[in-house]
Parts: sequence; C-alpha cells; structure tokens
Amino acid sequence: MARTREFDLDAAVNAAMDVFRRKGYEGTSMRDLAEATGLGSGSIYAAFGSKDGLYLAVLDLYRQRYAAPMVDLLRSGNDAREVIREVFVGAVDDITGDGRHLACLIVGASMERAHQDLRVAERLRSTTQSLELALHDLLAEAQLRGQVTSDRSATDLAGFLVTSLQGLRVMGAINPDRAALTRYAEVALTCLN
Amino acid sequence: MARTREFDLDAAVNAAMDVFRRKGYEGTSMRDLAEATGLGSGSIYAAFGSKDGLYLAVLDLYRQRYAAPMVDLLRSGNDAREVIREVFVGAVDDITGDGRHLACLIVGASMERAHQDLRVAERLRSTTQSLELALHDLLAEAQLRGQVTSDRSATDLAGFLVTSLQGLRVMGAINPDRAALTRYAEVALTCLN
DNA sequence: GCGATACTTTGTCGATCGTTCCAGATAGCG
DNA sequence: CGCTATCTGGAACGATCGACAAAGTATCGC
Repeated sequence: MARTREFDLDAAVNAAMDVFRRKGYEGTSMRDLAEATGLGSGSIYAAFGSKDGLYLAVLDLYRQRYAAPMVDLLRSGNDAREVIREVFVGAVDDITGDGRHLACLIVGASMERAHQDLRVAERLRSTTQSLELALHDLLAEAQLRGQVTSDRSATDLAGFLVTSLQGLRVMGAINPDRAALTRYAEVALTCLN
Repeated sequence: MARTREFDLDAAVNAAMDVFRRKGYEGTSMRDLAEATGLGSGSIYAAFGSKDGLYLAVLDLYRQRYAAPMVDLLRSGNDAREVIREVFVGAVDDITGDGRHLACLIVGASMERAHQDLRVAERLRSTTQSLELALHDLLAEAQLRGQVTSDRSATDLAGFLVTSLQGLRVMGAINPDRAALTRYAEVALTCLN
C-alpha cells in the first residue's frame, strides 16, 4: 500500500457539476474543471480517465442527489396529489433558487450530449424512466382510489408530468420567473382532475 | 462598384442552422460551418462578423421559419382547440421527423447560450413571448365562447402550453417515441377542459 | 527509518480553436 | 478594355483545447 488519495472524490465531482451546469459540456475546459475542483489535471485524469469520464460521474451524482430523492418522495406513501405538488414546487425552487444560473444537467445533457455519447443517452433514459415509473405506480394507485382521473392511463399521465417538469426547466432558463413557473406547474397538475 | 456576392446568404444560414442544431454552439467549429456552407472562413467573417454573429442570424432564421408560421396558424381564426392541436402535432412531427437528430434550436440556445449572450437571451424571450401572446389571444376568445375552461387565466394556460411544447422537445431528445410524445401532448390539451 | 507504492504536480505535446490577413479572382464602371 | 472595388478561398496567427509523461511527494507495511 501507499499514499492515500488526498482529495474528496465526491466534492470534486460536485464542483465539476456546478461548472458543467453553468457552461455546458463543450463550453467547459479541463482548465475550468481543474480550477473548480482544486486539482491538477493529472489527478483528474488519474481519477476519471477523461473529460467524458468525469462528465459521466457528474451525471451519476446528479441522479443520486436530485433524481433519487424525488423518486423516494414519490414512493413515500403519502397522498399522491400532495407529493406530486411537492415535486413540482421543488423543481421550481431548484430552477429559480439562486442566481448562479445552474441549468438542469439532465436537460442540458439531453440537448448537448445525448446524441454524441451513448452512455449519456442511456443514463438519461434510465433516470427519466425511474421517475416515470415512480409516478406511474403512484398514479395507478390513486386512480384506484378515485383520487385521480382515469380518463388517461397512468403511464400517459406520468410521461406528461415528466414532460412538464422538463418544460419548466427550459422556461426557467429563458425567464426565471418563479411566480409564473409556479402557475404553469399548477395548470399541469389540473390534468390529474 | 464591383464584384457582387456569389453565394446565397439564406442558404448559408440554413446550412449553418443544421450544424448548430446537431452539434450545439460550442460543439460546432468554424471548420464545420465552412464545410456545411461551402464557404471559406473569410467569407463567413465578412458576412457575419463572427461565430456569434452567424449564430444570431441562424436564430433569426429559425424564428422566421418555425416560430412565425406557428403564430400565423394560431391567429388564422380557426377553432382554438383545433389549431392548438395542430401546433402540438406539428411539434411532435418536427421532433421525430427525420433521423438527423435535429434538436430544437430554441431549447438548445436556452440551455447553452442564454446565460452567456444577452442578445441570444433577448431573442429567446421575444420568440416565446410572441408565441405566448398568440396563444393568449386565442384562448381568451375561446374562453368567452365557453370552449375552454375559465378556471385559469388565458395567460397561465398559454404559458403552460408553451412549457409543454418545450418539454416535448426535451423528451424527444431523450427518447424520440412519436406515439408516446403524441399521448403526452394529448394529456396537455386536456388542461383546456 | 526504509523501500515500495500510489497520488499530486508540472510542463508539454500535437491538434484544433476562433480569427485575421493576403493573394487571386471577378464583376461593374468609364 | 483597363481600372478598381469587392468578394473568395486558403494559409497562418496566437491561444487554448484534451491528454499525457515524468518528476516530486507523501504514506503505508515492515
């Protein structure tokens, strides 16, 4: 055995995520990443192999930090309408949260990287699918209880809600008006009636 | 006077648009643009000044070619639900149309360029606002006729519809499933009930 | 405390970036 | 037809890109 790694891998990935969200994949240079993580470029390559490798690690962290808790919330067993509203409010908060213009990594990756890197595309599909599935299960049960319309299948409703979430991210990037986004989200929720 | 410009400016901008939609702003190099337009880099700089200048021209052409006809359709005086459905179907067609993976320039620009270039941000706001306004006017009249719910303001409904359109673009980039996107769009339209 | 091992740093690689400049080509005007 | 203004294509610019190798440094088992 020998010298142990000195820096916190997770903290580095986290710092890299901020940069990627602000500048996008192509817009971010290894210099930017080295500066943000406080590492030498050599260390980054030793730890992640390449810029793509680091980006994939960032994507995984994003999924673990943002998508997974959302799924957990949806599966918490609480009232369907209530938790779905919470998810939407949380998304709007995230979009308009700080002034650092942190775009959604998922949306950015979808637009910029999905067509170029198969591993990115696969992760995106997996992430949205787990979210859709959690929504589907929640909605299906709520439909049985008559709390949600049965005019549409739970699958379609779930897909639509995810679509709306993505749309809110885009609208937020164009005009981060918290009140307006909240109202748009409320309209989306009326589709459950 | 002297020699006249030999190439078709509009055709060049059009070719550049394809590249930007496929590769994004940062992912596109001047080499790519020169190759796609068939021009030398000198001609591009003479005509557009810079890469940014060409990108702005592309954005304007996109607006003129795709957003403006949409607004015209919404203002054509036909039945509200009918034309809105047409807009959504057209969007889904556009997303899943060919296999060339042509992402929506508006969404791409929103994610990648809006925070970096004020002129881009301004164009994006103007484009979405004109679309929202056309929807608003259409919906307000439909509300008066009782064809559309009055539970929500026409403004909120219009904003929500644009949000859904943006969301469809993102979902299409992740998984270009035409049937699924169509069903999501149909759910969105039920918000007008 | 010593050798072995793994991590960090630094400098540099060829390639490519956006941009500029120049020589040649071309069309209008006298 | 010659002059000249403008456009064209390509060469070349410095800067920066992602990636890597070598050298230095710190930590472990012994």
